[in-house]
Amino acid sequence: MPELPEVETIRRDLKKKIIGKKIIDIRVIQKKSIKNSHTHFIKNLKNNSIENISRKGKLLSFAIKENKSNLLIHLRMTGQLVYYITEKDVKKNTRVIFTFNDNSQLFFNDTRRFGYLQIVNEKEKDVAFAKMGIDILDKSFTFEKLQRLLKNKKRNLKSVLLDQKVIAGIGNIYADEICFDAKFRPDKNITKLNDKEIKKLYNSIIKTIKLAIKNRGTSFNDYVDSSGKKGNFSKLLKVYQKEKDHCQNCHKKSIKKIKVAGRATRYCGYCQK
DNA sequence: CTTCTTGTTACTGA
DNA sequence: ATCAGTAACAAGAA
Repeated sequence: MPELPEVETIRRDLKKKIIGKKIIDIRVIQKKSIKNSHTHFIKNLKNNSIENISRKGKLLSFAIKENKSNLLIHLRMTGQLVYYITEKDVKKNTRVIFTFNDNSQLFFNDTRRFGYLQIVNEKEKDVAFAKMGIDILDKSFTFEKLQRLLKNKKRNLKSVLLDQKVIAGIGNIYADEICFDAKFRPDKNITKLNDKEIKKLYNSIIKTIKLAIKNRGTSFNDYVDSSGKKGNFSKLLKVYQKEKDHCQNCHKKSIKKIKVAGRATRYCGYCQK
């Protein structure tokens, strides 16, 4: 599932590949994947070029140079953005294809069709970004900021980590990995966290997300980068999908699987308090 | 066949 | 106002 590290990997790679290129053709294979009318979508993109790619949380925004509009892309669960130097055939899960002036192509693939593409103006893009809480890679995401965000909240840790309106970018995989690294139970009530523990949580969030980016994300089912390659963080997972394994930290207990915040959740009952 | 998987939103009830 | 829980969406794997 694409979370912050996966979306950031795609953003960084795609910037090197498509910035400045002119979109000469757009093929919408699955209408449902586009949030605009077909005409509006094509009109804003055809014969225009991509000036920049930005991201907040799991949402990508491609800035269109000529008309200052933005193409928002959310991959949700199974979305992929795969770039090819030469023209390729449509695959079963291909929903949209962009062709550039050098005949290279960008495929938006999405098996389960939850992801979307949407043309918005600058103001609408700002609103979409503002709706989300702070991005983990934002300079102003400091320990003090996290302290303020957790203040007066009476919720369990995992539901806060997953809440995009509080912190943007964490999904089910990294929520469990962060809790394991910080040695907190995912269902721990955050009102019980003191300053020292919030600092520990902060360090685990930064450490886990940065290490995952360095390893180009996690591929469990569908995620691939813009070259179609899998991420290497899958090998470094300690709890996600490890419920049959022994804990890599204590080597005493096996990883438990429970449900927290409506999601499958894995943790070590011995290490995490 | 059923159950499980997950990002996000909508809704209900406490 | 807050928070927990559930359904919905969709398609495939087990």
